[in-house]
Amino acid sequence: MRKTNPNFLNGVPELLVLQLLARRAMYGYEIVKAIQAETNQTLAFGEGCIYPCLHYLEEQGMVGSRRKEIAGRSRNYYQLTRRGGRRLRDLSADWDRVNSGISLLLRGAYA
Amino acid sequence: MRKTNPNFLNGVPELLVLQLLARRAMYGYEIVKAIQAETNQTLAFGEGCIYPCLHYLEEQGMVGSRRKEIAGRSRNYYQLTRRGGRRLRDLSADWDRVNSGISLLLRGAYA
DNA sequence: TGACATGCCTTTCGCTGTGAGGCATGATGG
DNA sequence: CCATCATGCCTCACAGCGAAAGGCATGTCA
Repeated sequence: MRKTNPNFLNGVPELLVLQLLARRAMYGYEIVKAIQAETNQTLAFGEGCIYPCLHYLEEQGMVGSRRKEIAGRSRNYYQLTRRGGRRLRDLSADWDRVNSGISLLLRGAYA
Repeated sequence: MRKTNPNFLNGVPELLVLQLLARRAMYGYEIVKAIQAETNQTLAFGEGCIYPCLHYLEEQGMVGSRRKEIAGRSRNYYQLTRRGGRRLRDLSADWDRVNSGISLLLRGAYA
């Protein structure tokens, strides 16, 4: 049903972006590439997904941003806020729950 | 962003339905309840999700169906086809890949 | 009798990722 | 020297899919 990315994705971009920013400040394009690299090419969210996600997170006060001029290029660095940190913990917990729920059924306790 | 179910869900219903039917033939309403029960209430897909999913799977030849009259009620039992079995294996593999990809990033190999 | 569970189904709605595009700069290479 | 590609930002139209709600019928139980 999904062609490019393997399915099962919903809210995942938000989780991954927050996690990356928890490590260090990054800019949009860098995040797009980092997700591909660090998931072993498993996931590949386009810029049309990541940029709106970043704007949304900033609007919600989960991240802040700072413009920087580097090598003639304008980069928008985002860093996690305290609020974003809490959100990250919540989303992580959600992911764990969902994941273990699905594992439960797949492993077939009632099989 | 998602209110009722915790997020991260996409294509999951299809996977879970196939997995349940791999164990034994079941009918729609039963599947809805089974998903809630076997995921420890973590997941709860409504009938408006599961029924269309079943119809879609049948249309694709992943499952077959048989009407049965039981206790004055008409039940539509679905059973997995060979094709559905293959699909289940594929989806399972996809899920594992996505899951491990996300884990990779979350655990922060590059942290 | 009136509410609730079972059992089937559909329709409307909204979220969110995809894909394609627009814009500008710098590097690369034929 | 010019074209193409990577970087870097962004937006919009589209489509898939799950949520919520409702419709309909039967049986049960207070």
